[in-house]
Formats: sequence, C-alpha cells, structure tokens
Amino acid sequence: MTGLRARQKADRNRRILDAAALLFREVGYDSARIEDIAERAEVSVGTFYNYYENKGDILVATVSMEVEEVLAAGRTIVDNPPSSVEGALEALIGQYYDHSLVYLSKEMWRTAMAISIQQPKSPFSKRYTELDRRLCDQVATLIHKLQVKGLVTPGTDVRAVGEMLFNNLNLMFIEFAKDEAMPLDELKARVTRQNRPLATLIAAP
Amino acid sequence: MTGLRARQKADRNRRILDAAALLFREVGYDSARIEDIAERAEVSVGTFYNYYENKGDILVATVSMEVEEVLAAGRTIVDNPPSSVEGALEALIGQYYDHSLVYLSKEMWRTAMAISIQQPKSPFSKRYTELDRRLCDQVATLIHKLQVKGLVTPGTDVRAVGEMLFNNLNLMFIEFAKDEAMPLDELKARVTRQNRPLATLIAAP
DNA sequence: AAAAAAGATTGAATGAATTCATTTTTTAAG
DNA sequence: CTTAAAAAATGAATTCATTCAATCTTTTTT
Repeated sequence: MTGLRARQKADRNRRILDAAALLFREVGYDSARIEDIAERAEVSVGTFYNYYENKGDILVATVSMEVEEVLAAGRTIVDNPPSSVEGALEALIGQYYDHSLVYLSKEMWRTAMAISIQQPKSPFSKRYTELDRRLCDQVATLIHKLQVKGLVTPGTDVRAVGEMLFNNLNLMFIEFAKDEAMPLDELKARVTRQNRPLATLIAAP
Repeated sequence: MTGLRARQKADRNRRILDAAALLFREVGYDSARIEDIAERAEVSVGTFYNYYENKGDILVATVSMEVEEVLAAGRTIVDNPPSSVEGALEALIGQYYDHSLVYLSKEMWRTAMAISIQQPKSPFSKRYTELDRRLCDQVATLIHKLQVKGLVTPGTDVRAVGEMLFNNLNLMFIEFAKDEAMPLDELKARVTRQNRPLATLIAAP
C-alpha cells in the first residue's frame, strides 16, 4: 500500500494547487499572495516552496491543466475532420480558441506564457512547453490525415506545414491575450485569413 | 535654446539607460538591482522611477534600440532582394537572427519578450509591440516587392502570407531564446524548412 | 529681483516573494 | 519497541522592487 508520507504529499499538493487556482480566479494572479494560498491550503509558506519553485510555477501548473483539456477537445476534431483543408483547420483552431477562455482570463494566460518564456528551466515551464509541442503535433497530424484522405497534395512536407500553422496560431493567441479589447471572433477571422493562402495551395486539385 | 531643465532631463535619462544596459550585460537582468543602476547613474532610486515605470521597462527600452538596428539591417535586404522567394526570405530572416545576439543575451531577450507579453500596457511594451509590427510589415513588403517583380504569383494575399511568415519566424525565435543549447544555425535551418512549402507554392511558375 | 508656482529629486518606509536554520514527523534498522 | 537517519514542514528573517511625503531646483509671474 501507499506510504503515509506519499499520501500526505499528494494531498498537500492538491490542496495547494486547488487553493491557488481558486484564488487566482478570484483576485487575479498579482493580487494573490503566497501567504494566502498557503493559508487556504493549510500549509506554511515554507511548505508551499517545497512543492513549487516559485509563484509563477503554480500558475503554469494550473494553465497546463487547461491545455490538457484543449488537447482533448482537439482530438475529437482530428478523429473526424471536416473534408476540406480550410474547414478542418478552422474547426480545430476554433476549438482551441473557444476552450482557452473557459477557466482562464487573458491576464492569467499572459502571465503563464511570460513565465514559460522567462524561466524555461522550471519543471512546470517544461511541462507547458511539452504541451505546446503536443498541440503542434496535433495540427501536423490533422494535415497528415487530410493527406492520407487525398485532400492534401502528396509530397507536401506535412511537418513543416503543421509547424508553420501552429506557430502562427500560437503567436496570434499571444496577440489576442495582449489586447484586452480583441474579441475571439476577430482572432479567428484574422487567423482564418492568414491560413487561407497555405490551405488553398496545399489542397489537392 | 534648450532650457536647463530639459537638458538635465535628457542627460539623466541617458545616464540611467547606459548604466542599466551595462549592468544587465555584466550581471544579467535579475541580479541587476535598481539601487545599483541608480547609483551608477548618479541619481536616487526615486528618480529612476520618475524616468521608467518599473524595472522591466528599462530592459525593454534597451532591447528596443537593438530591434531598431535589426530593422535597419533588414532594409538593405528588402531594397535589393535575392531573386528567388526562398532566397530572399532566407536572406532577410538570416539578417534578423544574426543581428539579434550582437548586444543581447538570450536571457535578456527572454525577459524582454516576457515583459512585453505580461504588461502590454506599459509604454515601452507598446513600443516593443510597435517594432514587431514594423518587422512584420518589412516581411510583407519583401513579398510584395517579389510579387511586383513577377516572382510571386499574382493574386497572392501578400499581407496574409507576410503575417504568417513573420509569426512563424518570431515564435521560432522565442523557442531559440528558451533553449540555451540551440545554435543560430539550427534555428535558421528549421525556419528555412518551415518556410519552404509556402515559399515554393507562392513562387510564380 | 523677490515671490509664487511648477516640476523634479530624494531616500526612508512599505509590502510581498523567497530563503534557510530549526523543529517535527515519518520511515528504516537493530 | 527504541533509536538513528531521512524527509518535510515551519515561520521569522532577508531581499528587493516600488511608493510617497518632504525637500529642493528651476521657471514664471509680478
């Protein structure tokens, strides 16, 4: 059976993560104090730092859970994609974007992305980067499936195209998060327009 | 003539900026303390904050100077581009990347990019974003020139293609900055491969 | 040229993240 | 069951960015 120590550890970890996620949502990242997170989780400040390297780390951890969901949502599209390159891309990317704001504010996204750039070595940043890689793979997989179905010109470098599409949608999401005034629809419209040339050109005649 | 007050202001501003740029290079961003920057610039800590909103702001200011140079370097390529789509893109992007590490370390880039994402409202973040926009324009301008020369298929949505290429090279630069081990050559090779499909497809027959 | 107003500088005080020497709890050994 | 070793938890102390009321300097007005 699981040792007491391991059980307590998992329990404390969950309490800290839950307390943080809740507090971030309630008051935003900057106003959430470690002291308060620790208090709600019923641990000391020092213990918090035994579980997470720093304040940013725990935000990136909560955001990562969200990205997992985005990935899962994307799978349903990849498994059964619309039968045009443009349509399939629009569906997958739309799914990503729609899911992104369910639990997280733009401010939280900005902070998480900033941290994952600034401290790429921290464990949770690595996890975030890994999730990005899986999202990129998902886009490439979609293109590949379309190619197998004969919707994309044979000989197309699927990996290269997938990476370019993903990097574009990713950077556009950063722009979106930076601009509190930009609505989701504008983001989608801009990305659709950007995708169109490539999508049209790789479509099998 | 210039008033005494205006002259002193410009002088102090320069001293602060110089002191900060130097110290960042010497000890890195995190270890550079405002107190030390202020001391070197021969002003008080309070005065520092009259000139820059926060610590991040002054880093973004130094990075902005660098981006201006990158833009200028890009202009020479746009004014006289190689006569193939792929070659022209490789030349422009290579120029960008080569210039990027002359004065700034990867750590400084990471921090600057992180700040411009996290606090998009601060004056210098706005300036940084504006410079990104101009870089994006430069890429679009290159494609447009190639189109006028007959090297790019007429009817191509130059703006859309330019944005996608720029967003891709920009995100790849973030990846590069995140990974201390990645050499410039690898970055260039990966971007070249990513660009190839689009570059080939928009090339006029 | 004196006085008033406007503009800047100053550094001590504040507040929050992070550290670390101590103490407490759990596990393993005899 | 006792005891030694290992692992974790603790919170007071430290460190730094940032603020702000008091002070000083420059400009404008009379």
